[in-house]
Amino acid sequence: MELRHLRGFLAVAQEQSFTRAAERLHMTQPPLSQRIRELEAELGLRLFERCTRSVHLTRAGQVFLDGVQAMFSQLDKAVAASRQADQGEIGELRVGYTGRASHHLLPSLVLAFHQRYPDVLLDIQGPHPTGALSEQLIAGQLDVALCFLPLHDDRIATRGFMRCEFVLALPVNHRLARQAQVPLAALAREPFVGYPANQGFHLREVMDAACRAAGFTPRVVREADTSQALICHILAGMGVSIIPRELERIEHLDGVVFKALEPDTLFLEHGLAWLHGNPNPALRNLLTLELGEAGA
Amino acid sequence: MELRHLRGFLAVAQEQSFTRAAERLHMTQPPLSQRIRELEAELGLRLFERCTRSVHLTRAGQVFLDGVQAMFSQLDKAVAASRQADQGEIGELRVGYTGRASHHLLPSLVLAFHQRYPDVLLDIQGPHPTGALSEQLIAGQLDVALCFLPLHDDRIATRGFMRCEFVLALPVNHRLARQAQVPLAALAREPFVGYPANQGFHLREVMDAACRAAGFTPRVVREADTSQALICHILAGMGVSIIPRELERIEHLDGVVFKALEPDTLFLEHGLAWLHGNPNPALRNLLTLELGEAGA
DNA sequence: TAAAAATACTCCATAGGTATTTTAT
DNA sequence: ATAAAATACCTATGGAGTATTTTTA
Repeated sequence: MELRHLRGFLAVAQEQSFTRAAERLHMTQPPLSQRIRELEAELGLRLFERCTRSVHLTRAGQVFLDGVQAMFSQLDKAVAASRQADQGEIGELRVGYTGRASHHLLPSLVLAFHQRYPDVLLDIQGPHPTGALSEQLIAGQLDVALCFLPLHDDRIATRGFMRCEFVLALPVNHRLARQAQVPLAALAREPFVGYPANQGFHLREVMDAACRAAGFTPRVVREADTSQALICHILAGMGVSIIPRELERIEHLDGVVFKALEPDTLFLEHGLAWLHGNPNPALRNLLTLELGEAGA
Repeated sequence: MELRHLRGFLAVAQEQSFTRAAERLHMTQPPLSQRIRELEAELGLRLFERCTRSVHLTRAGQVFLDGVQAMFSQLDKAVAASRQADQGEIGELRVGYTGRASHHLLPSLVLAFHQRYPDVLLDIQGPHPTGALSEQLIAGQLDVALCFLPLHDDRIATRGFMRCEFVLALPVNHRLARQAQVPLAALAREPFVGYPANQGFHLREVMDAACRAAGFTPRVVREADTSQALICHILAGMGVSIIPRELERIEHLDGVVFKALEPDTLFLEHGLAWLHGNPNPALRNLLTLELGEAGA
């Protein structure tokens, strides 16, 4: 059985005539008659009562007609759904993010994407350290991550979105708090607080790298995995730290002062990362959408 | 698009391999690859991600797979349902009957048919006069009638089921009630009660014809369209009548006596009637079933 | 390099067309 | 007598096969 048989059956059933049905199908009558005969032979029953002058469905034909119409509508639905899936209009997008992203990038991205693609399920997971996100990308557990860049893995594509500059954060009563700028080397013997080491926190790696460049290894007396906790530790006088400048705006606390570093070239990009060749059409849509925003 | 494309798609999706899918379809790999390419071209999207070493579905392909499987199951259902309809295992059987049939034939027929064909809806209409039933048969409003025979219409086929003999019914205090047999001619001046005239009641026609044969036209003083009512009229002394002998058993009343007629050859067949060429498979099944019973 | 899909080509089965007959109104 | 479906026959498209190349793990 082929769809051609079923299309022929539909046409004859609806036109109540082989000749008219053949016209509708842009063919001649004899091969259409043959199609129906083949179909009847395969089913082992008569679908039409032929009276030379008129053609009408048998009981079995009526029942078959209902079923065949349902089948074609099911086929149409399958085609339409696969088109939508291909266009990324339906489906799922798994988004991971770092704590930094949750303040600006994540909300605006989610809002814009969901407005344009309301039928794509957004599976948003986080906050996680950048390192964890990049592992999830590579493992295929995430479609896109909002994290620090670069990621140093050529399987991962990225797009920077905002520049994240770093400053020194001191308790307000710290001996260095009066200076306008603090040379990093001056902190060699200071106790530090910082994000956890060896857990994929780019923010920690930046601090360690900056200190190494200044000729010392920071003595980290306390670790914390959120900015809020870290600021509290500084407030409590447990140590100093190197943190994103934007925390100044977000946390705006009187007990902590922010000092530009010397040199002040310390920064990271924050943006989107995804696996090269990830075929999820929803990801492509996200990137296009986001590009449109960036262009505006 | 043809089913061959969809069958090929299913096979490749399930086997995750063109070569194995081709084996399963008893064909070679190149034409199967072509089928899939044609399908993808028609849909305007990729269904499979080919990695030479492995084949797997795209998002659109996964969605399409679900839809296509649903489509095939719908097609299977359509085929199965049309087979059932063809076999008369599903559908409808419209049955009409006369008052006489409701005592024996109708209940046993309905019971036997419904046990064997529980999914055929029995639309039972009646009681109606035999004439009305035969008109409904010819108009295609009924599939089968349980009525008096013969019907004198060569579009109608019949099968006798029971012989219905007629007797004279008199009030117990009637002047002729003492005689063993009553010659019909002796009733020429009697008041009669009977079924309605000109409404298709064979029972009435039998009475009129018998009287005509005896040389008179019965003076019918009261008409009734049920046996019960007729018996009551006789009981009340309104007149005599010619009625089916079996009423003696069914009504068994003391106030009415039943007398054999002279000659006692007055009878009708009662049985099934249906339209020649009625294609309802359920009707064929009823006739086969009933034949089986008669043969037993 | 080996296994699997894609490509190139060939062929024949069959879908569809043309001409005609049959049938029922 | 006529209109519509069935039948008979023919043609050519295209579906499937064989041989080969390409690709990537």
